[in-house]
This record gives sequence, structure tokens and C-alpha cells, in this order.
Amino acid sequence: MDSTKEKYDNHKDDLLLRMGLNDNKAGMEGLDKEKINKIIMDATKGSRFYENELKKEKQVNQRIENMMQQKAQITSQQLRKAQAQVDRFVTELEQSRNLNNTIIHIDMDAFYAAVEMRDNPELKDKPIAVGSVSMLSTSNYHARRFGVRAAMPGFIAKRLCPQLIIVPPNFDKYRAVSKEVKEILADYDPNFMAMSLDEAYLNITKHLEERQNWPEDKRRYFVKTRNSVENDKPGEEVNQLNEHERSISPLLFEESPPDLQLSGNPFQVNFEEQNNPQILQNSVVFGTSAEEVVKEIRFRIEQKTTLTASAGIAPNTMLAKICSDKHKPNGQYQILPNRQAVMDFIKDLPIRKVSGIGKVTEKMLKALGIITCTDLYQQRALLSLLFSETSWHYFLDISLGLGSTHLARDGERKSMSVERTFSEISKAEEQYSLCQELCSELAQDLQKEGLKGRTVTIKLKNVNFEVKTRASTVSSVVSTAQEIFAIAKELLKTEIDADFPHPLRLRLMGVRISSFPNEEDKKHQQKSIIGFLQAGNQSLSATDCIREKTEKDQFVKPLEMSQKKSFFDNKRSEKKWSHKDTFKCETVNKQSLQTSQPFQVLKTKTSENLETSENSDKRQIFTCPVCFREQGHISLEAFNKHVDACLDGPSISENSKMSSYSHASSTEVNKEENVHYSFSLCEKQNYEAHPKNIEITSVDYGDLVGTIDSSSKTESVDTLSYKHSKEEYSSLPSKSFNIENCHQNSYTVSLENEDVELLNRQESHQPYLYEVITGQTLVCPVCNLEQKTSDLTLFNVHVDVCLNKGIIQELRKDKVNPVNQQKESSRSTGNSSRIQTTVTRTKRPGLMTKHSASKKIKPTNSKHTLDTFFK
DNA sequence: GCGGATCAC
DNA sequence: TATGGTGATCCGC
Repeated sequence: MDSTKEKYDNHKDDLLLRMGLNDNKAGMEGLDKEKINKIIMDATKGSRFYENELKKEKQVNQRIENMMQQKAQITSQQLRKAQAQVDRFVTELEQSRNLNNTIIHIDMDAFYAAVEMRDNPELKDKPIAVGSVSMLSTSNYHARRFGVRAAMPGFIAKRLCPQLIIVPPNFDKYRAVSKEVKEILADYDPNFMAMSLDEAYLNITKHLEERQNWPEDKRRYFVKTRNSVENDKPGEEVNQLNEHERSISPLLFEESPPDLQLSGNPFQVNFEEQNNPQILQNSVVFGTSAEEVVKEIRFRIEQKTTLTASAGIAPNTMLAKICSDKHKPNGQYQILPNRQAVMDFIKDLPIRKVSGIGKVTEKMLKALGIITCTDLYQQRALLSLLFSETSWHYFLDISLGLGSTHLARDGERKSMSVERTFSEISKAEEQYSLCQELCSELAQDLQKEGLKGRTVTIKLKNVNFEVKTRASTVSSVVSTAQEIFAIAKELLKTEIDADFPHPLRLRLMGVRISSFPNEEDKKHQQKSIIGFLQAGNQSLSATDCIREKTEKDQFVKPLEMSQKKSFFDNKRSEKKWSHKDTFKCETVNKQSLQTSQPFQVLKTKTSENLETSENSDKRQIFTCPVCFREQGHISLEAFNKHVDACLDGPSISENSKMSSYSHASSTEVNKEENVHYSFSLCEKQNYEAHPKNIEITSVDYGDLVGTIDSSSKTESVDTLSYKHSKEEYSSLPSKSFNIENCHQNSYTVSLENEDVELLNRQESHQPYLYEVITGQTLVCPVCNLEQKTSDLTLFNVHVDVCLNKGIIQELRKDKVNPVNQQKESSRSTGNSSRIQTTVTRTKRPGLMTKHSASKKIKPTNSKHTLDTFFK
């Protein structure tokens, strides 16, 4: 399909005029630009969407204003200097100009719409679009006369063109057609780069070389119908061309150069001759030039799929892409591989035509008087002063007609996500439920590719179209629905709580996962897992882990159990929402955890604040969580240095186990009790690899205490706990877990009724069933709460989330956006009180070096953006 | 690492 | 009545 770049702006007027489609002559259908804009505005104005568009526009204008102010301060001296510098760079670029490659860009014409028209003759000669009432993917050329474009909502399109037929997309079909096309492309460049189902770049340099020596027969193709079996190889039998196909592409070789050796126009084949496969009049021989190759490709595509494609030929990808648009539809254009031809082409080219220059960039550059590539070149010195290096380098490339001359292999994917738009959802329970469903979908997708990641990001768009993203990175990879949800849920909760008592009025939610480990990370992880397993000990053996996994699977969590219907299905069919149904867990045996769990009692060691250092730093006794040796009365800074040194040095025993630092003011759940839990991620190696390291920046005395697992002979790596305010957790079920004896070795945890209502606001409405293995109770060392899972990974995720939460809260304090600040201050509820963070994690240079050393090199054709003037 | 923005398709 | 989903990148924190 055609690019959606233009959206509503009519940058393709030249194209439409070329096609004679935009002339509003008497008797011709279609609308003129003015009418189109009026209808769009009438349909748009006053909507929440429009209001948000205005808001965004204002932000852009502000950016432009900032830029102009900056420009005003530039002295002629600075400009001269910049000019010299940039021009030296231009010389370098010129020297590196490479015209030796032949790159082509193939773009199927109105792809989805064309497929639908091909398969349903009824749609022919009618304005159609593929998509839905809310969004169109593409439209056919007939519909475009009415201003109906890709990325336009269907209901507006209907106003522009009431006869418009909106066809729902059939992606499976498009994929199949796309595959047929790609099979052809692979003949010319096995390493071609597909950008989407309908677009691809090819480097045909090599093919051209070989082709020079090819005999004619190898370049001969016969006309055939699309029903015939895969006979599109050269030199094969002639097939019948039916009338349908003859009418399909009257334009194909309209501009054929002399070297196109047609032995009869394939589209005017004599039917009597067709029946004889040997008749050469039904064949066509393509030449050896790049243009001929592209004609051949387009011919073969059309023969095979009955669909037309446009193409561009140029010495680099940037130019090839623009060229493919030049004679669209069903045409091609070449820029010859010499500097003059390139510069001539570039001369009056509007920068907006370039892939990567979008609406905002166009507007910003326009404010500087830059419209064409020539303008861009003339302003190069100014641009180097106003924009980031990546940006002005990119601009300079464009203005010189430079671009990638090779096709970068598809790298490894960097993220995976799911998101969904819906009609307003404001109930927290429904939001959690939806979130969980998205997590499940994402987990499935991850599984298909065997991926696991460390960063989970949620995306929220409210009914005013304002978008927010919130991310959390954990120390070990996650991939299951439960693990992802454990993280996403907390992120969502933070957002819900932040606006309480106002509900989040959402229209979209998304979940993304990223930070996939690279090969090196994987090895690393493998090593430490092996180390962990070999360390085998009282805590959890490998078999324990496996046992837990299987048991967990039987008890799996809420949604997945009764999840035949999706959230949306349920929402549709749901009549009324009953809270009673959502928490079926009754309090059966009101039995507290501490009586049911065989905890080892440990002496807590509370440090006293005794001294004050020279710089007024408070001091206390610390126990290093790495070497586990008491560090005496030292300053925090000194203590942190010590921890760094320990982490760098080989001070950790391979057999090291976890013990816990727990809260001094422990809740009743684990007061003065030591809990055995194993973090695979707490092996030293992983600890090192953790991007965020723990640094104690302030201590609430008596709060940070160590508990040493006396049963363990080896020393332990540890985590640190921080204090949280009562407000934050008073509503959490620390005291409300009840255990119902389920079967021999496990317990089912249920919630007390009094907590249900509170949880209803915060947690999923689904009934939770968890399993706790006797003797394996997991207590989070951060929030100090019993964890409702026996899954170690899940537990680890929880701890990470808890730690991150401290950071999130901390940051929010000074980084609230103005809107929220307003809300916050206008609110009288005490709900906004935040955790007092006593432990934060900061970057530690000593630990980061290793990590940053493995940083990836920036890809050559990296994109740019222009955030310079924001704020 | 995070969050907002921009861009492409 | 009503304006998408996925992935990538950049910038300034």
C-alpha cells in the first residue's frame, strides 16, 4: 500500500494531478481539496482527539519557538566557524560517496485494497478502503479522489465518500500474496530487505553483474494466467491470458525504452496464437540494464499475483524509496548512478518526501525557511548549531543525496508488545483484568520466539488521548504471563493510586517487554544458573524447583483458569458486576502464618547511630551484603565503597546462600524469623550484571538490620530492605493471609473479607489461589510481606518490583508533570503520601564498566529525532 | 534505565 | 458514536 506518511496532508497532489484524478471536471467524481478539508474538520472539531491534536501542536510550536530563540543568539562568528567545520565534513562525505550499488525499492500499489479488488470483482470501479470504522489501512485510487486515505478513520472516510465500501482486512491473504512476491524478489537479491508486506529494498548490484552475460532465453518470460502452476521461470510454457488480466495493467510498459525487446505486446495477445505454447509472440525478453531488471520484476509480480507494483532505482536506499513514489501507481523511476543526476534529482525535492522526515520535522525546518533539499544544504551550518549531531548529520546526508548503499540484515528484535484500544474502561478491577490478559497474550508471543526479557513497560492512553508509559526493569529475565503481570500490575497500581480517588479513564492499554539478553548475557546467565544448581543445599534443589513448577501449574492463577472468553468477550456479555463473585475465597481456618510455619528464629542486630563524620554523615554499623562482614562504624559512603570492592573482588563463596535483611519493625508475619529463600539471581555473577546496584543513601536507624542465617556455614549475598510508610501498605494484605489446609504439603491462601474491598480497588477482580509450600514461605525482603507464590522466578520478580517501586516513588516526588501536580494539590485525601525511601539504587561506575564495555555499536542507518527543543 | 516524542508501515 | 498496532530510535534526564 502507499505510505501513510501524509495522513491528512495532501502531499501527493502532484501524483493525483499526474493521474488526472484531482481535476474536478464536470461529470467527474471526487472532491476538491477545500471540500475535503472542510468535511474532515467538521467531523473532527470538538472531539477529544482533536483537542489533543491541538495540544500536541502547541507543544511543537513551543519547540519551534525555543529553537528560534536559540537561533537568535547565534553570532555570525559562531556561524562562520560552524560553516568551516561542516564543510570539512561535507568534503569527507563527498569522498565517501558510493555510486557503485544499484538499490531498488519495490512498493505494491494500494496493496490491501488491490488484493480485495482482485478477489472480489464486485468491488471493481468502486471506491473501497481496507480497515474498519475506526481506522483505514489503505484505500484504492478511486476512493482517494474523495480524500479517503490510509490512517484515516472509516467514519470520516464515509463522510467524504458515502459510497465507500470498507472491507475488513484479511491479513492471512495479504501475507500469502506477499510471500509470492517475495519469492520473485529473492531471485534478484536473496538478501533483500522486506519492510512490510508490500514494500522491500533490493540490492541488485550482483545480479546485474551476472546478468550481463545471460543469453536472451534466460531473460525471456511468457505470458500466463494466474491460475497456472508456478511457471514464472524464464523459458517455460506459454499460458493463456484471460480477458480479466488483459485489462489489469494497460500501463505496464508505457514508457519502454528501446532495449525492451518485446516480441508482441503481452497485453494484446492474439487468442489464436495463445494456444500454442511455442509461439514466441507471447513472450517478452527483458534487457540487461537495471531498468529492465525492474520491469522484469514488476512484470513477474503482475503475472503471478495480478497486482501491480511501483519501483525506484537509485544508488542508495534513501533515493530509491523516493523514486518508487515518483511514478506510482504501476510505474518506475531511476536516478542514474552519477553525482550530477543525484544532485539534479535532489535539487527541488521537498524534504518531506524523505523517509524519516515527518510532519514535525518538516514543520520545524520550515520555520527555518527550509523546504527543499537545496534549502537544507544551504542552511547546513545553522543546522549544525541548532540540532544534535545525529540530526544534522542526517540532514546533511539528505542534502547531499547520500544514503545506505547496503541493506542491513535484520537485527535481533529489541522489543515485543501488545496494545489494545477499547471504549472507556475506568474500573480498576477491569483494568487489572485487561492488563493480565495483555500479559498472557504477550507471553504467548514471546514463547513463539523463545524470548525472555528484563524490562516490562505498560502504556496507558486516557480518554483524552494522553499517553503515558511506565517501565520497570528486573534483574533476571521474565517470560511467563504471571511474571510479566507481576511487574505490569505494580506499574498499573502505581498509576491508579496516583490518581486516586479519580479513576483512570482509559481508552488504550499496552504491555511491552524489552531488554532481551544478548548472546553474552545468555552465557553469563547460564553459568550462574549452573553455579546455583551445583551449589545445591538445604534451600532449594533443582528438583525442588521442578516440583514447584509443576505444582504451580496445577494451581495456576486466576485468569488463565477460566479464560475461555477474553476480557472483551466477558465485558460484552457481562450483565452486572458482582464483587461477591470475585472473591470466593472464604476465611475458613483462621490460622495465622507464623503458627503454621516452622521458622528459624534469628537474632536481629540493630545498629545504633553513634557517630557523626566530619562531613556530618551519620554513621552506623553495617554488615556488607556481599562479604557479610561487619563493617563497623563507617560512613555510608565508605560502606558503599566497601560493597563495591567486594562485588569487584572474588570474595564470594560459590556456595553462598541467601539470608535476609529484614525489617526491624517486622510485621507479625515474619517477625524475628528467618526465612529461607533462594534467589538464583543473587549469585555473585548476576549481582554484578545487575544494572542497578544498591546504594544506601540514607538510613532510618534501627530500620536496616541484618539477619544472618545461622544454619548456613557460608556467607551470603543479600538484599537490603527499606522502610515504607504505613499508608502505603496498610491496605495490603500483610495480616490478611489465611491458610486453608489443602493437601499435605501445601496451603491455599485466602483473603480476609475485610481486605477484599480494599483489594478490589487495587488488585484484579479474579479470585486468587496461591500455593505455599511448607517450609518454603517466601517473604519479600523489601516490602517484608509474605509472598503469595512459591514460584522462585515470580518471587524474584516481586522483589525487583518492590525495589523499583522505591525508585519510582522517589523520582515522582520531584518529577510530577504539571497536570498531576495540579491534581495532587487540589486533592485533600492523604492517599498521595509516599514511601520513604531509605535505599536507592544508583549507577556505580566500578560495576558499570564491564557492562558498558559490551554495549552495542550504533547501527549505521540509525534514525534521528529532534527532541532538542522540547522543554 | 525511564519517559516522552517522532517516525514508518 | 467514532481516530490503530507494532517496533525502533533519540533526547534529556
